[in-house]
Amino acid sequence: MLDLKFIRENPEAVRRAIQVKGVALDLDELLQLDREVVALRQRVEALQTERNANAKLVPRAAPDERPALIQKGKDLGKELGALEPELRAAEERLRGLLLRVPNLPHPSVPVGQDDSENVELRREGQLPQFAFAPLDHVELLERQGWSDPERVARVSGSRSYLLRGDAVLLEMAVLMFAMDFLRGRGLEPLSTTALVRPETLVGSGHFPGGEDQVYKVEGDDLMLAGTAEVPINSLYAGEQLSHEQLPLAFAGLSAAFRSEAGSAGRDVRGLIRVHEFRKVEQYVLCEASEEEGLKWFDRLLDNAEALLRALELPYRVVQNCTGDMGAGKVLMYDLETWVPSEEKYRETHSCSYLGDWQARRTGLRYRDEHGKLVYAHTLNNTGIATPRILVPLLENHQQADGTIRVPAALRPYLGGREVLGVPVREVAAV
RNA sequence: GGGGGGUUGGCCGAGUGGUUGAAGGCAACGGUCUUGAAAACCGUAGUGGGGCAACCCACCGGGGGUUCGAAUCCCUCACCCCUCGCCA
Repeated sequence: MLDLKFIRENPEAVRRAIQVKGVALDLDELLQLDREVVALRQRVEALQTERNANAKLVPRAAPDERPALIQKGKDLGKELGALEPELRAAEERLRGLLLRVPNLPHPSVPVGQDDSENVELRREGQLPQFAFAPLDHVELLERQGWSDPERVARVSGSRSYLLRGDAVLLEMAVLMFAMDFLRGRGLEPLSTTALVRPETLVGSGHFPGGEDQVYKVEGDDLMLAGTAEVPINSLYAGEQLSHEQLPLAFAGLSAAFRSEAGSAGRDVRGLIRVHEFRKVEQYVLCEASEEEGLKWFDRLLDNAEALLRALELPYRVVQNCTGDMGAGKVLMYDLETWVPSEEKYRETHSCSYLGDWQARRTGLRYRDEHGKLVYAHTLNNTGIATPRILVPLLENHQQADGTIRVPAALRPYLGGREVLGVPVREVAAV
């Protein structure tokens, strides 16, 4: 959400953001409605002033003057009773529009329609050179007896997954490693539920607009968040923090649920796109300056890159264009990790700087050093998301015999083991 | 799931229908005093909105109602605490 005053004073900048981000919103409708709300409010307030003044006269009036004053109060009340709902409805409509106003993209963001116009910034790491035909992760898992796609589909439907045996240890190792690693870089570990109230999703910016991506819980007014960003963003909702409390930086572990409505047929095989997964999310609440925000952006990005390097995975850094970055974002980079079987980089991390757009929705304020109450800035980036990360991890580190080499960084979490799995393939004599 | 008690300003905490936007305390800020600091004393001070301004409006967990007038009365929802039962 942007400051209404800012929108009034900078309509052209906002109009441009709406346009380059491809948001369906009529700014003139919003501005018109805003003027109507102001006018209505002034009428209501004038009536309220009169009513309040009148009510104060009653107890001091002589008994014979009271009936007239009370009658006047009744009349004013009636008039107000008619006007107030009108004002409330107009305000609600205005807020509805306001929630859809996108944040202004940073000047460095390339203008584009969709992900095809994202810009690759750099590539890191060496692509693996296999002296054999590499297997894809589905094949590897099945041969090792680490998955059971048929059965789990019977239990949980499509886009579900199941791991068994050492693959479970690997998944836990990856999560533990990410938590430890981020803690070492100054983030506070946090474990949270995915079950959240609907207003938290408005706060994060997923609503309005993303309703069909979210699972709702029958019988309770609760939903299942697709990322710990949602509950963490709302943790301090409505509070007035002191600037000494900032920054707040978390490594948040949670389950994540996504309905994946609209992606039918995409990535139906394997572990890339599932309805329920686990994720360590980096989330930061910092002071309200772009300098501070961008500093954290670099830090969160570097954390994620360092994690991928430690896992010995090749990846590239992509800057998302205006059309692919989401309404609330000022700046967004994706990390895409190499998936040998697809001969492609696939998104495993997403780093975002939101300015005060989220905090304004959530009511996340702090007193700055001058005692002024301001909205904080927020950022988020993936730490590690599993099972998706297992796809490049298994595929890049597979060996000729179908076993998996364990990157050194993970070995402490796997009892020192350097290899997982048993030989499941003939190794061709060279 | 049953019963009881709560939710007031940054924090603690008064306040059961009429100058209460809200006593008091703490914290904060400005000043006096002091070589400096502390203490003491004086003063300022909630959030949001409208207006050039004087000033006005809203907000005492959320929503609704009663009333000329509600922090105060009623309904409802959420959350917190205690307690009984159940349970990983």
